[in-house]
Amino acid sequence: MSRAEERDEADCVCSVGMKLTWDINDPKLPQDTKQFDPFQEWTDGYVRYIYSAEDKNAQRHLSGWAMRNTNNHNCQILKKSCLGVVVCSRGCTLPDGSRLQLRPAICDKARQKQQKKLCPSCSGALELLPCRGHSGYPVTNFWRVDGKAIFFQAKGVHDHPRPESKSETEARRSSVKRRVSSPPFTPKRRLLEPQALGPALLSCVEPADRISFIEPNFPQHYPAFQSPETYYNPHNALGETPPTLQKPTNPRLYMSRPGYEFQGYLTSPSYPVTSDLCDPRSASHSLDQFLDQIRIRSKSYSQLKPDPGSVNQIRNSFQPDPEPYPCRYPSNPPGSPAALQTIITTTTKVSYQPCPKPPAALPSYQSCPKPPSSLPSYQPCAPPKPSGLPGCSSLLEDASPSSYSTEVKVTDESGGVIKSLSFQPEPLQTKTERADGYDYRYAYPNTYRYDDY
DNA sequence: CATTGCGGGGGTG
DNA sequence: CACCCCCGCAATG
Repeated sequence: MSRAEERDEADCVCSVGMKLTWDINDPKLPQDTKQFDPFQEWTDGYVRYIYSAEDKNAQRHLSGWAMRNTNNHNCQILKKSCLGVVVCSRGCTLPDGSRLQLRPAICDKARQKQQKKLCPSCSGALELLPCRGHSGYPVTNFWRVDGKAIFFQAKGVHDHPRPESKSETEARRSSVKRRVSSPPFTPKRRLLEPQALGPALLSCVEPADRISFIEPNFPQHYPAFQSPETYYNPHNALGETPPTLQKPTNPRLYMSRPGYEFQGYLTSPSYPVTSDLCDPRSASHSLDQFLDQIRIRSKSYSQLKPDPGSVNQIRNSFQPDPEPYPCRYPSNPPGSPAALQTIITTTTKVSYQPCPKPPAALPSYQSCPKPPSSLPSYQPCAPPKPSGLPGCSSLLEDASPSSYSTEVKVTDESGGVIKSLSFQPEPLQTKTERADGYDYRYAYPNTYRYDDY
C-alpha cells in the first residue's frame, strides 16, 4: 500500500523533502516525518529529499553521479561533490551511436590512471569533464541522518552528461572480468560502457544489480522499450522515480563549457534562454539558483569557470537561504496552468540569522569523535523558528495525500506564506526543449534508444 | 585495487 | 569565517 508509492505514482508534484522547508544546515530538521521519498538515483538541480533511514541506497549515500567525499569539517553533514564524467576527447561516436561517458573513479589515483587510458572506441585520449554546475563549482550533495530519516539536499545543476551509474560500472567490471574467461558478446562492445550494450548486457549482468540498487518502488531505469518521445527527456527516459521530480531537460546545461570543442557536448549558442524561466528550478529565489541564473545568463559562454570569487560576493550579499525550493511538476507540462502556478508561487523565505548552537543534542551523523561542545562549523544556521509559520511537523501532518493530490495544488506546502517571485515568470510557452536542435541522446547516452536494439 | 568516510590543512574572498 | 580543494589514513569489500 505504501503511501509513498501511491503518492508518487499518482500526481504528487512535490517530493516529501521539498514539501517542507528546511535546509541541511538547520539545527533542527523536520521531525516526525511520516512519509519518505523513494530513493533518487539521479538527482539534479536544487532538490531535497527525505529518505527513510532504512533505505539502503540512502544509507550508502549513493548517487548515479560520481560523487566524492568532500570535507566540510562538519561531521553531522556528509558532503559530496560531483566529479563529472569521463569522455572521449575526440567526442567519437560509439558503434551504437552514443558516446563514451565513463564514470570517473572516485579515488584520485584511480581517476588519474583512468584518464591515461584510451578511448576504447577510437583510441583517443580520455578526458574528464569536471562538473561545474554549482556556481562554477561541482554540484554538491549533502546527507544528514536525523532520527529515522536521512535528509538529502543537492545544490547545483550538473552541466555535463551523466556518467555510468555505479551499478553499471560495477556490472561492466564484472562482465569484463568474466569476458576474460569466456567472452559472450563482442569483445569490443564489452570494452565500452554497458550502456552501449543495451539490454543484452543488462539482461545478463544487471538484474541483480539493479534490483539491489533500486528499491521496489523504483522504476527500472532502463526501460526495455522507449518511445521516441521519452528520450527527449533523459531523466524521464531513465525511468527515474517520480517523473515528477525530475527536471525537464535543460539545454543550457551543456552550454557553459565552451572549453570543450567536441560538438557532442555543446549545444548551439542559440539555446533558449527562456528555458530557465520555464524550468521549475528557476522559480526559486534561492541563492543558489539565483547565482546559477546570473551565471548562466550574464556570463558569456566563453568563460570556462565563473570565478568563484565574484560568485561568492553575490553569495555573501545574499542571505543564506534555507529556501523552500519550489516543487517540480514533471508530470505537468511546464506550460500548464498548474505548472505556472507552481512557478510563480513559493514560500516566503525566512531570513537567516545566526542561531545559538544547538545544544549538542544534534543527532550525530555518525559517531563523531569530536566533543559535542565544539560542534564543527555549524552553518549560520537555520531559519529562526519562523514564529508565524507552523512548525514543520504540523506541516507534515497536514500533508495528507489529499492536500496535494493534484498537480494544481501548489500553495501552502511550506507553511502557508506564499509570495510570488521577484522575477516574472515568462509567458510559459510550452517550451520546446529541443529548440536548439540539440540531440540529447549525446548528452545522455545512458538513455537507451529503442532503435538500439 | 577501488570505495567510502574522516579529518588535517592550505588557499581565498 | 565560510567555503573551496588537496592530501593521507583507515576500514571495508
